[in-house]
Amino acid sequence: MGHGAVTTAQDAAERVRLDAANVAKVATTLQALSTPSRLLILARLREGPLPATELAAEVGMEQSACSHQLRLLRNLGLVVGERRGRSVVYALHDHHVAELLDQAVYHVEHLRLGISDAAD
Amino acid sequence: MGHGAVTTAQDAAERVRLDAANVAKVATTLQALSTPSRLLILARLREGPLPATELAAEVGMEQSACSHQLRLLRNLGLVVGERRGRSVVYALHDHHVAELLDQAVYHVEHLRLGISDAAD
DNA sequence: ACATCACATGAACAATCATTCATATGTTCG
DNA sequence: CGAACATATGAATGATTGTTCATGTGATGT
Repeated sequence: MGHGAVTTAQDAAERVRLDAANVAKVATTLQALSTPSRLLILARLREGPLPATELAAEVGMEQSACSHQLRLLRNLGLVVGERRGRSVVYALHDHHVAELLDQAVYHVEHLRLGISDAAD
Repeated sequence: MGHGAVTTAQDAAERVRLDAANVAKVATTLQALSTPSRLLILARLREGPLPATELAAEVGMEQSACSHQLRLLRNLGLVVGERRGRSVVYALHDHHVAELLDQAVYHVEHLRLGISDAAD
């Protein structure tokens, strides 16, 4: 597909449709990127694999809270955890997760959004 | 920046950092893409502007529910609404929103995710 | 076996959210 | 003005979510 090594989402824009079957999957996955705690976890893992406890420390979360979120991310297939002695080393599942992160951050940062929010 | 007309997020990967100040903004914005209803709204608007009522009909939502979500998206700067007679025609704010959508959908579709979820 | 470290899990709770219902605001036409 | 249409808004509600606390499970070293 595409034209070379790196496939951008631009190529896909004309092919990937957001029909009713896909919406749920996309929504569920994007929800994993919609909270500061999980976003920090993923951002840290993007720089390289890390044992769970060190990860929790670096993102400033309690061990338990971090573990709960890691389970969520694992269930969604965004991260993987491999046992290494006593530790479980976590890492992003593949390059799609890394790129999804990059591109989300990039585009959000470039929106001239005023963010007034209000929840409801 | 970049190297030509289209700037990809790959270019930005090395520059845009996800520090503590950015996380909240990114999380809040991505949350707007994390629900089927809003995802459908944005996906429909991506194909072109549309009056609120027609929009609600096409995505299968009640008028009120759709209006509530449109307010949320408006507050976040993702969509804009312009009065045209009795109607208010909604549209995506700019191309960044469109690309954010495309790329999110593209990457999520290409994750070999099993989605078992479990919420908590 | 025991103590310790590393991580996972379950229950519980406060907070947030998406939707519905009813009603208000704004606009066009007769 | 008054009726009909188009959209927005507020209150209420059921559902979901992120975190904490307490405890469980697994691995290592002595």
